[in-house]
Amino acid sequence: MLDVVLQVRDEGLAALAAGGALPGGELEAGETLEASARRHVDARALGHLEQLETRSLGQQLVTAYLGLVASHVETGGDWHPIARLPRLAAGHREIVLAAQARLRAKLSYTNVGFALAPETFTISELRDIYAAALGHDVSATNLQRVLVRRGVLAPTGDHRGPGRAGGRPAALFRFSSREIQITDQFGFLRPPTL
Amino acid sequence: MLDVVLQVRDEGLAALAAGGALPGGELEAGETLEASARRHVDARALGHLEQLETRSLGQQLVTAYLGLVASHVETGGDWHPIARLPRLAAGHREIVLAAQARLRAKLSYTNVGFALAPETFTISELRDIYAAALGHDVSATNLQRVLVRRGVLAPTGDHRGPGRAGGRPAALFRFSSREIQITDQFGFLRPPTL
DNA sequence: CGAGGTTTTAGACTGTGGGACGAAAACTAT
DNA sequence: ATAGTTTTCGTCCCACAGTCTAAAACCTCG
Repeated sequence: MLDVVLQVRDEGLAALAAGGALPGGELEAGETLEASARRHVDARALGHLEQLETRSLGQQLVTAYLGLVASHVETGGDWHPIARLPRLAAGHREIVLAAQARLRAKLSYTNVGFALAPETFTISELRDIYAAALGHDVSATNLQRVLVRRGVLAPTGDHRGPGRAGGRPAALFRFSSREIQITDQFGFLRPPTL
Repeated sequence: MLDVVLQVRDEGLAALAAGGALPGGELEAGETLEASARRHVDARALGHLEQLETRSLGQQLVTAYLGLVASHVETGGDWHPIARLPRLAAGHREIVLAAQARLRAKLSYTNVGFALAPETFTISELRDIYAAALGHDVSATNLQRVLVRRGVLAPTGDHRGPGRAGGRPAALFRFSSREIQITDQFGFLRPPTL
């Protein structure tokens, strides 16, 4: 049982790892896989948890889980930007990269973003989170239009005063659901409209 | 270790199951997961194999694999259309449905189709395979246009004479690659073009 | 050999989703 | 007031996929 816990931090998307290994431990008797995954991390901080893959590392079978922590949550522990991971135990690096790939893919066809963002946020803040997780620039305009049209994002009605640099006050948004949902119709091969 | 083996047959998409249980068995010492998955089925017939998920069934952990068999391959065994599965052991039905969902999703953004189709085929034949796997009608025109533009399908140059009903001879196609590849750019949040 | 039926193929039209761009709005600081 | 910043709104445009229709190529039957 291993956990890959990801959070968007100042230095970009980062993973939790202490002593050159991902958090984890043995599965206890009668324990479900997901319960075990939660037991080995600070479960309160997790905004989302899902199974990644199972592989044989050395002599034992290891099931890896992907956990996401919202960017505003204060967390202790050793965070390492994914771009420059330290030396990790055998196989752990591949698992982290698989977790990153899974997150990047799901950001575009699900509402997983809710697990990376605070309860309410401005579009610019959300854009920064997406940009850090995806590793490339994201247009705030398009991000808002797409997510609102899909019903993933809803305005709260409130606004937040500008920072010290000035600028127009930004509208606050929230994710309409904090359960994971598929929001994209997968491009092609849709059922005929009838 | 359990295998969900799917094939498009006359009655539609069907799964292999004998005696109310999916094929499978214990993992042997020193054996990789994938090797074990192959050992429990007719590995020669498989056009594709990938890990599905791991869950605890009763007291033991079970890792399920999804295997695909091309529609023209002659196979023995107990095939059951997914639409009306018989009674299965606890949890097995959910695994079959997860396998079906995985296949349906991947058909639209990868080239997995190669694992369901023969070496060469007409667009109509491919459309029937996709329709059976997806569970709804598929437009042959769109299927051809999309897959050819993506480079997934390539014409062989040959044609196949019409059946007994007459009709224009159909051009033969093949999948340009028989390794699984992601062929869709996932709708939105693409990197900026620069 | 021609007429009608069948299947495949090709083309045009349309609608939608999303990328790019620019202008307007709302604020701060000088 | 003026300049600078950030957010927001609107427009243009392109690529992709769904729909429809017509043409092409073959069969069978009279």
